[in-house]
Parts: sequence; structure tokens; C-alpha cells
Amino acid sequence: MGRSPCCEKAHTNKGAWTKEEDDRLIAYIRAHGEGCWRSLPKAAGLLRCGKSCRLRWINYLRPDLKRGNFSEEEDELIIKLHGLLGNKWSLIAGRLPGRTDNEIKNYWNTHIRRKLMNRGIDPATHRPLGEASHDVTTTISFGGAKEEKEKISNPNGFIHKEEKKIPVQEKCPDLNLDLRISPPLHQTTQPEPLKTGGRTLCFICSLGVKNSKDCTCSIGSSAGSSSSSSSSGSSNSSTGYDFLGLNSGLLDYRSLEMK
DNA sequence: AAGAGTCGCAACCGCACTCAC
DNA sequence: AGTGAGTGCGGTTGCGACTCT
Repeated sequence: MGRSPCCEKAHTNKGAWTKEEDDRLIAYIRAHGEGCWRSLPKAAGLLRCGKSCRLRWINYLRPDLKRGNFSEEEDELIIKLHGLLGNKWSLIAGRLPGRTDNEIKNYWNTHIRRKLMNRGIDPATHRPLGEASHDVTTTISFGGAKEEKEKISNPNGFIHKEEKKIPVQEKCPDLNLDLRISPPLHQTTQPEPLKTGGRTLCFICSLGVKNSKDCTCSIGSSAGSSSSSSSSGSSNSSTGYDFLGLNSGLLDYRSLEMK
């Protein structure tokens, strides 16, 4: 159908932001809040594209951003999450307070990739370099949703916004973007569901999906309980849900098995 | 000292998704 | 149901800073 450009390119500044532009943007958002990025530049007196304003705010000006070096713990968490989620930088960023998807993406490409290579691990597959990927694993395919539909029965689709993005068609068959969650090497049977305090976390819930009809546990599902059940059983104060159980220690990322 | 090469990060681009109409 | 505006996301690029020769 064709898309209209997000802004009038002829009359917009590009490139690095000046201090004055930053100040204008901060002042405007403080006064009016985020949102309506298309009209924001005009309203704020900025000769910038709305998308550019949004990016600048989210990646640089937001007051809750944690600037500075990544800690060793953050490094490891990023590696683990990347192993589970792939290049879903926004999801990964959601688990690292004060970090942005762009920052993590850059950090991955410049530091962690090299770090993994030095460890002899392929950063794309999280497997030892040169190892063929043909052992027993549970596959979450971001490329072949048809196959996955059968593995994880999902007749109605996930409710969680991010999960709805799991592609429905394989766009590039030559490119294997499969993510694999594997049992520990010594395990040959299906991994036990995650447990904490006598409660069991199903796979769907472990991925942070709220209120999924596919939930087979009692924590994240609303199919058989009210929405308050998820928040009451979690420790994430902002979202009411503990993605991957990392906050609660339910699933310690240090113990996530990566193959 | 200076030019070449490399690195790291901010910003841009284009596609995909959601939602209102 | 179709369309378009608004927004979000991931990949890529540009450029300044730094290192090497």
C-alpha cells in the first residue's frame, strides 16, 4: 500500500543532536509526557523527525538510563538471554533495568561477540565453534512457526504482545535462526518444569507470557484464574510478572543451560 | 608527528505491527 | 474488511576517538 514518510525530510536536521535540541526535547517531554512522536518535533520547536526524537529520548535522554560500563553479571545475563531469545534486543533490554535495546545491541556486537569467540563459542548459536547442531534439543523456531504450532499447541495465539510477533512464515529458509533450549547434557529426557516454593512454572510462563491459554501451570495462566494470580505469584514490581523467573530467583540465569 | 587502520557508539533506515476509523 | 497513521524494532551506517605504524 505504500507508506507516507514519517516526516518532512527536507526540513529536518540529521546527525548528532546538539545540547539545545536535547534540552528542548527533555523540557517538552517533562511538560507533556511521552507519546505522539510525529507531532512532537513541531510542538517542541525541533527540526527533527519524530522517530529521531523518540530514539534520542529512549536511548539517551531518558532519566532512568544507567550509563556506563556493563558489569560482569550483566554480560552473563545478556549472553544467557540472547541464547534464549536471539536478537530480540528489546526483550533482552526489558530484563536489564536502565539499559536500552540499542545499547545492548551495540554492546553485543562490539564486546560480547568477541568474548564468546574467545571462549570458542559461536555467538550466533551459543555452541562450541564448529560443532554441528544435531543433538537432542527442544527447538523454539522463530523461522518455522508451522512446525512450532504443533510442538506448542497454540490455537488462539499468545496474548503477550511480544509473543504475538513470533513469525508465521519462514522468510529465509537458508538462514537458520532457530533457538534451542536444551536440557543439561546429562539429561536425556524432557526437562523438569521449573519449580519454586512448590509451584511449577510451565514453558510458556517461563518466557514471560501472561495469561496465555497455553499456560499449563497455575502461575501465569488466566484461563482458570483471575489476572491477579500472576502478579501475586511474582516478584516483579513494575510489571507484576517475573520474566524467566529471574527476579525471584525462580530461574537463576546463572544456571540456565546453554548449548 | 602524521597518516592509516580499527573500534565503539549514536543515529538512521526501512519493515512490521497495532489500532482507530 | 480495508486503509493509513503512529509506533516499535532490528539491521546498518557514519563518524569521532583511539591505536598502530
